[in-house]
Amino acid sequence: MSQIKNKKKEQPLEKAIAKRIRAKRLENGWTLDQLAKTTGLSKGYLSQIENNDKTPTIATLTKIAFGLGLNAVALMTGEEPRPKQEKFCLIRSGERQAITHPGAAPDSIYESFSFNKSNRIMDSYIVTVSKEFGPKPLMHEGQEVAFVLEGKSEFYYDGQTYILEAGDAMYFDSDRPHMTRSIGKKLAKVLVVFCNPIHRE
Amino acid sequence: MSQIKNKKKEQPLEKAIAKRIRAKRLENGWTLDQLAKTTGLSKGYLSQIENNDKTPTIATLTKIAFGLGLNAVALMTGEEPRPKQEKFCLIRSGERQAITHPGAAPDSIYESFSFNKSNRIMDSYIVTVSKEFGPKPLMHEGQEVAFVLEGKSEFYYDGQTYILEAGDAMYFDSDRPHMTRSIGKKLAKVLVVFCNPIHRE
DNA sequence: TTTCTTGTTTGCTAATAGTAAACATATAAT
DNA sequence: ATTATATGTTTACTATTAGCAAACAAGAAA
Repeated sequence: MSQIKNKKKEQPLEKAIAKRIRAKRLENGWTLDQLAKTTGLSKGYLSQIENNDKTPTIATLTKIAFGLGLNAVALMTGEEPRPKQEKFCLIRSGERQAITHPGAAPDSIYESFSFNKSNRIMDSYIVTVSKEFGPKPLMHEGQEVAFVLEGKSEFYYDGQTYILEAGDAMYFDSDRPHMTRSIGKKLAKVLVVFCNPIHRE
Repeated sequence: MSQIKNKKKEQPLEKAIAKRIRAKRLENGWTLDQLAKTTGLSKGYLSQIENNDKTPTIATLTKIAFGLGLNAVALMTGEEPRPKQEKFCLIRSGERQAITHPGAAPDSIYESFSFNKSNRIMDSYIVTVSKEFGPKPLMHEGQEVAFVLEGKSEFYYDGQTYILEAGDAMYFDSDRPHMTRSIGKKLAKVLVVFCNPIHRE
């Protein structure tokens, strides 16, 4: 043998890129030959890249991405552009849908706006807050804006409690324990807008 | 000359990466020698990379990133991790601040919640909607959730108009022309939550 | 059976990654 | 003033490998 066979690339980012290239090609239903044509690279070399035997230069990676209909950063980060979406969505006052919210207090009522817009990055609902805290605090990814529409409530956030009245607003990271309950005769209503930037739908 | 001098790299991503490496090094107040020590690469080579004379492999780029206290994707995308932020912010009903909103109708009132949370990805305010449309429609990046708190209003969005009442909610991309005005005796109030995922503060 | 399709592997040459050291310039020390 | 030090740039080089054409391998189709 005149040349020692190169080792597989071990580095995580290199491996991830290789994997993404193959995934995207297969998603397009393309053969290596077809990708070779769109990229101007050889079929054999593309096979080696996908199998992690070789790593392309950044310049070549850009060619591959372009040939796959992406930009290079998308291949590196695993994020890709999304198709064109509906621009506007209106939910009338009577069109809110009652939803169940796992982990919330059993008798609180969640009315979702259920915006019909799949590229949305925010969700929104109105909570009619029950008298008692739920079984345990909520905790999850994302950030929330909460606006008290009416009533008086107690809000628990990560070891602290706050008494809230209509017109008060909060902004918090949802990854700390939080829950709420109404105080007084009248149940409180809170408008919540939730955004999880990591979870791209 | 026994060897032709290599040309400067022309490819946009390569140039951007080179620029980011130097920017980050200078931001840290480091010399090339110091970066050479943290990366295990030669000073001369780092100079060539920063000056766009040479492009590192992905494996080497990962070393540089690590030496700069980043991950490789951050160097490629220009985004970097942000410091730990405040988790919770509460704005009382009376603490909203009147703000000016460029391009809006002159006598509409914007009350911002002014959440003191620099890693926030949403902004929120309450608009008291004027009787007349503004000089021209608004149009900008991002997405908005708008909830009508009270009153009756007309909303214009990209060639369409909608009559809105208390309890109605909208979700729309802000990059189409939009504006609103009150109808009837009483001025409408709208709670707006705005999110621009591209603009990372 | 032979031919075609698809992906993998081989052996190679040209290109260049990455180096040590020389060079260049500015600043500090003597 | 001269010399030493610090910092970044450039040069010439060697080892490595990017990327290729072509051969190989296996499965599917004719």
